[in-house]
Amino acid sequence: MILKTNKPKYTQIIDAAVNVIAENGYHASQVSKIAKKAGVADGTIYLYFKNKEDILVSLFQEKMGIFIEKIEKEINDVDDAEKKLGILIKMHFNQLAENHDLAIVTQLELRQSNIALRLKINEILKKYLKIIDEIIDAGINQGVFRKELNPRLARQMIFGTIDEIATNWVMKDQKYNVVKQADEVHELIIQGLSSNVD
Amino acid sequence: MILKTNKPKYTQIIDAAVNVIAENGYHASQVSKIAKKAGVADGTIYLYFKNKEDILVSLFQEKMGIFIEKIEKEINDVDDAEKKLGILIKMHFNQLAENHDLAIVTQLELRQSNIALRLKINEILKKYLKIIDEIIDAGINQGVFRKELNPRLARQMIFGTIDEIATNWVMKDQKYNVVKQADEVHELIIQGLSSNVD
Amino acid sequence: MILKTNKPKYTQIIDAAVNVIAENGYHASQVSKIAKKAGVADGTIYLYFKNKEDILVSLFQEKMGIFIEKIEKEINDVDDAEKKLGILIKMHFNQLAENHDLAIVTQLELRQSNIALRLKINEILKKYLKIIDEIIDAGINQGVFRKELNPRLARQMIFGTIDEIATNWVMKDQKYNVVKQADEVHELIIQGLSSNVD
Amino acid sequence: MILKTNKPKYTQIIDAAVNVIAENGYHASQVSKIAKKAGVADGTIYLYFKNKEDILVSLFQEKMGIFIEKIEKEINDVDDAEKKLGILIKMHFNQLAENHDLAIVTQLELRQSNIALRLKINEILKKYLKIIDEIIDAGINQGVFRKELNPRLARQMIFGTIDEIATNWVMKDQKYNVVKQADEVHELIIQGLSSNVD
DNA sequence: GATGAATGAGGTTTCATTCAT
DNA sequence: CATGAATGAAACCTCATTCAT
Repeated sequence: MILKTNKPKYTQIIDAAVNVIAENGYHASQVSKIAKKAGVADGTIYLYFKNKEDILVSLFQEKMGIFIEKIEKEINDVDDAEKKLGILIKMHFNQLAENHDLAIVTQLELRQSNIALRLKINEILKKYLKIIDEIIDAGINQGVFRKELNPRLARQMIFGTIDEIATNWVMKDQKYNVVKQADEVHELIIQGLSSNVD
Repeated sequence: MILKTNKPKYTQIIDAAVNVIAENGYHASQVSKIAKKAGVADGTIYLYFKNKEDILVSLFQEKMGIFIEKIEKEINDVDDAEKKLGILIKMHFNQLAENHDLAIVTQLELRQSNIALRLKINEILKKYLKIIDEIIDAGINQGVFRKELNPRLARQMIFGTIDEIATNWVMKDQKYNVVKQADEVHELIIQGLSSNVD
Repeated sequence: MILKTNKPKYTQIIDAAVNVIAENGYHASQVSKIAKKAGVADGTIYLYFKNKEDILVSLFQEKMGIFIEKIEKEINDVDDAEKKLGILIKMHFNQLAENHDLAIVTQLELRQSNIALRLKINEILKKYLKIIDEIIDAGINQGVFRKELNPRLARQMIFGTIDEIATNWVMKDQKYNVVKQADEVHELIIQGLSSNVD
Repeated sequence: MILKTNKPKYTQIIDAAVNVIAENGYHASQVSKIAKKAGVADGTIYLYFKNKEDILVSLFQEKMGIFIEKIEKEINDVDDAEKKLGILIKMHFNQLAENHDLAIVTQLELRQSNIALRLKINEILKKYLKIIDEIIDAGINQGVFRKELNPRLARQMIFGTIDEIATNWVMKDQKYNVVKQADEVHELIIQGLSSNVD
């Protein structure tokens, strides 16, 4: 469906890209298809973006920006690192659940891109990873997380776990409620597997 | 008749594919390049594989088969679930560290493939995930892992953590020793972040 | 949107195809060769035709359309079925003789195509066969052709004869004047072999 | 079905070729398929035939040889040119009707071959065309055919008519009885369309 | 004579990007 | 600003033929 809204073309194109990629898959999302969905001519795309890769990088940047901003806002309202982490997990799942297409694009489709693009995406992701790093630091300082933690490994565990769970959920066509599992995931990350029968 | 025996040519081609993909990247790995590296004619590839995708699926199948077999062997020697998990993590990292090219191919390049291929790869991965599931089950039964664990989430945490760490390590050009961190990762998964100051 | 209008490019490509096929033969007529002769890029072909087969079907359709139109026009000017047939035969040969390349393409090269294409060509030919059928009907009604004629066999005789003569002429490199034989052929079809010494 | 008969391999291969081409079509009849059906190795084909084209030429030669021989035999028993022609037409249809696969191969599939092969086939056909020529000559000499006949055109009419009718019959999946129409076709060729109301 | 594994040339089509209007 | 027709590079796979055994 082509809608000629009064959104600036830049936003129109990015939203069209999300939609087209979610519906057709990364490799079947030609520039011409995105242009058509955005209601602009193929050539117009190149007035707003350097090239196709730039659309995707910008897409990720824009959406991730909003993603991060919302999470930061909520996290800043609490002091306890453990609670911060709980909020981050719940909001991570929540934002994906609220945007069906974006979930598909970020969890599945964009990962098919070439390594150059993936490195750029990783660059953008760093802001998010930094938030996780800060929570870990805070937790250690507050004494709720173990002093001996390797912060990098801890962050990779947190992100790896959340991301794997999100990806599995998208691959199952988002059929179950992943947000409801946030607390369990939180508990898992905080307590690990152990029954602590020391 | 195409038989996937351990004939030299079949193995030659798969090993060439690993090498070519690691060196040139997924999208720049033409069949002709693989054939050249394997020392066979382009057409010979098609005596052993249905099509290009089949090379990649077979590659993953063969290598993952060995990967799993070795891990299973070691794990069966111990009873304690926690130790089993420790072995799995160490061997996972170890096998990637021992095969530089294969690490690049499985952690980075093969993930750029289209969804059809990714689904086939996931199918193969299931055998590995099943081993993790069995460790979790054993741990719960032995009382070393919490009864309340959601086994699926636990498995996703374990795999997500290991995979994220492995991918980061490969993206950093395998510059540090990931095997040395196996114990720390194990501890992280078993104990979580918490300092347990309950 | 691809419109089969009389835009220059569409016609350019078809005419180039006739020329290239006549000169190089059906199997040696690559799309790139046709594009070059038409003075367009390879990809431009696909803005005007679905695929290579579509070039050939369109070629036959366009040329046969003109062929039929011209014959119909002349035939409509006379009433006598016998004369209609005479005109059809003369014009059939004449149009082939006027277009050296097209004669080669339709009589020799296009017949090497696969069955799918041949069926499409046959479909187009039906319009021409229908004209022959109408002449036969008219002739029977006018009493100049025998009442007992099997119209289908009669049509097959007419078309088979004309086509065989045309093909032989093309295979002899169009070295003699086939148009001059039109009257003889007409006589042959009307009177048969018989000397009528009943 | 692969039958290891004690027929010489040469004949085995030709019969397999007829069968394979009739079933799969000209372009889908690879040498390996013919070899398989003949129950020999691919390489064995090249002990009996120079190349693939040679199989097809030999096939046509062998089968046409039998075809012609039978017709000649019957024709020699009568003197009247008109009757000779009647026999030729009936036997032409009859031999095609008796060999379903061969009819498909000669009327449809072999015509998709390249021009080089078609020229060789025409060379073989000449023996058959010569028989027709002799009938025409005899008819003129006997006074049953018109003196003024152009013998070449007459031969092209006869062969073109018979061939067109045979081809149409094969394209209609040989669903009706073409042999029954032989007399009508004969009459058509002898008397033409005309009702002779001079 | 017979085998069949190996060879390697060759072509259709897609799609990101440009640029004249 | 916007258009969209035109560009042209690039690769998977088939199959007739060979030749060492």
